[in-house]
Amino acid sequence: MSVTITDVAMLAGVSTATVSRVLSGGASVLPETRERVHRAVELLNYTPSGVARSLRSRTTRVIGLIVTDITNPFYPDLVRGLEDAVHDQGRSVLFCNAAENVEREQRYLDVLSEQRVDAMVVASSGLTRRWAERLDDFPIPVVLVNVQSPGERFPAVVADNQVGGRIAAEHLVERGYGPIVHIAGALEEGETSVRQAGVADVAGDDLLVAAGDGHLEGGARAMLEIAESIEPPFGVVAHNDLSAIGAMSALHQLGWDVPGQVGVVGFDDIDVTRYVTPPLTSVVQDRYGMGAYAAELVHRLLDGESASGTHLMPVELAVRESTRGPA
Amino acid sequence: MSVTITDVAMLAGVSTATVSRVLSGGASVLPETRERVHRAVELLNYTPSGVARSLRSRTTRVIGLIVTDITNPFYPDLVRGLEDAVHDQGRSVLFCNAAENVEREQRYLDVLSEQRVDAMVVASSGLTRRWAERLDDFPIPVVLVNVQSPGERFPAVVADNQVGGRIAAEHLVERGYGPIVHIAGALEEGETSVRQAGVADVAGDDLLVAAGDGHLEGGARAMLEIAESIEPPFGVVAHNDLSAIGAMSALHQLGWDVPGQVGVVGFDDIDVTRYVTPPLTSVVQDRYGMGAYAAELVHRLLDGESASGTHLMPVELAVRESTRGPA
DNA sequence: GTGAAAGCGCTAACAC
DNA sequence: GTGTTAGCGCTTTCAC
Repeated sequence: MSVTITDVAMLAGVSTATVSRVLSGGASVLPETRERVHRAVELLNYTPSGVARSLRSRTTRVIGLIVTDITNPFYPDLVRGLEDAVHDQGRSVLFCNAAENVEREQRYLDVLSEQRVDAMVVASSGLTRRWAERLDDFPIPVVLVNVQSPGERFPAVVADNQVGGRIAAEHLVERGYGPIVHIAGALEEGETSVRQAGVADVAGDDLLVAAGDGHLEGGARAMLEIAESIEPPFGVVAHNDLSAIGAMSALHQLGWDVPGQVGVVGFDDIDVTRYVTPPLTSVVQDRYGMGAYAAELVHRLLDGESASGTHLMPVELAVRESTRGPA
Repeated sequence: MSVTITDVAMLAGVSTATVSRVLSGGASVLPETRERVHRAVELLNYTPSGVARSLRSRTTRVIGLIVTDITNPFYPDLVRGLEDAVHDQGRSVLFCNAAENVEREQRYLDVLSEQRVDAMVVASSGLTRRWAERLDDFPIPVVLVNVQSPGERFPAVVADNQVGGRIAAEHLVERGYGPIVHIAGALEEGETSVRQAGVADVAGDDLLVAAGDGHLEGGARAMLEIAESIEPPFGVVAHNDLSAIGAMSALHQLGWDVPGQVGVVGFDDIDVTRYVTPPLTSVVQDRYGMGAYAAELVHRLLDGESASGTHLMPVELAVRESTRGPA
């Protein structure tokens, strides 16, 4: 791309300043001149250099995005929502998989600083915790998604997990599943307690809790453990879908029928909820919307508006076979 | 970030050229000077501007990536593999979801041109087809992933679909499922015929083919259609997992037992294969490896080496319940 | 309405 | 081994 604004200016018989004016749209240029410039651009197949533009204008129109792991089924939708919105703003996304690797996190923060991105979106609780001070020092807006900021230092977009826990538990009670069991996620994940708090809002002191790990195995283990102190019918709210599916396999192993004796609700509504037997009722988060909203916050901050605090996104229940009601 | 190389140079009592030399590593600088510069960098918390560097050095160390849709379960692993490898090269990824929207494709190509990315990776057959001439005119390397280039104009990384079709069919024959049925994908997807060719290598003239659409519904429809001209036992190779799952539900509806009377093999090995009943045997592609290999090709091309032609990635079979053998 | 000129922050010759 | 200098390709005053 060695054709520059100077080439266009010469061909059009104007100055580079005029070419710049035409291409930036706003300024007042004679229609005739404008036309000549456009023709020259066309003829030379000129593409302005974003690099030079960025150097001069001190803004890149690029947003940095750091995600824990795009392979985690939670993120593709979120990334899509963010990306769609960011591009609608005429900006682009510089993408980084943090991989929960401290060294790489540091490198990525360096990269985004060097590239002079206009703002950063972080969807990695580990990074947010480990690098809070450094993020504080960033001279650009930082927005968190699916992460609570320690001390609410940064604007954050998260699902309303407490309401999620609540509607899950309420649904089980309504359907006639007696006491409620909660299978928690891994302890270090911040949201565990919030979801659990929502469940507790409904179940009160009757709540039985066992610690899973957010995966199939932990869910199964927690279910087997808790099975020693309870008899059907009862309802299970798991911290996420994988835990719920693990719990269902444990229940199957115990000979307790789902949904005949036990009702199970998961969280996140990942694809497989539709394919397991029985299909799993789950709390749905609007992942695409969360990404899009994060982009919206970035836009506001870049416009000089404020957007602090934690923004809760609504959740809803996708009701399926696993909570059809006791036989 | 208003601290520049000049500030560092002044504080260290050297010229900007020396600072540049120290930071670039290579050139010969007195250890003592080097130390002074490093201290100044530290003290001022200096981060060099990638923008200025790119303008001067005419290279951004950024790779553009265009993906059809990150929401398609095929892509996250591929993106992860690409991203890991690209970052290991000290480069970054500028990310675009093409969304099979012509207007957006054009905008993305403009964006990547303006941002002066060093190379482009395209994982979108639509874009590759629609913009082949424009891609041809790009003054930078273009690498295709999971897409065949029309006329092999661009280096491409694709799974060895023919071998995939072959091992799927062979497996069914070995397990004792008689004649083979193939449920094809949507016609415009280039790989359909290649996978089918592999199946045909084994089944020969006995092959029955019905057209699906790559989704659940099409798979089910195709299966019902073909059921009129065949009786169990037989084997089914579907164009992808969703088609296979659709076919299984049709078979269930027909009262034909899987795997007791019919064996079914899918393609892609998406997550849900493990959760459907019965778990689905599927042809596995190394998606992560495909992304990583694409990055490797980019690296080679940027090094001035050649890397033309279509690079076939090995496939293998993940054997599960759906092909346990006829009862 | 348009042009001249300065300069964004860096690197790469070229001197010494 | 280090400094000086000239741009990279734009945008943006400031004139006219």
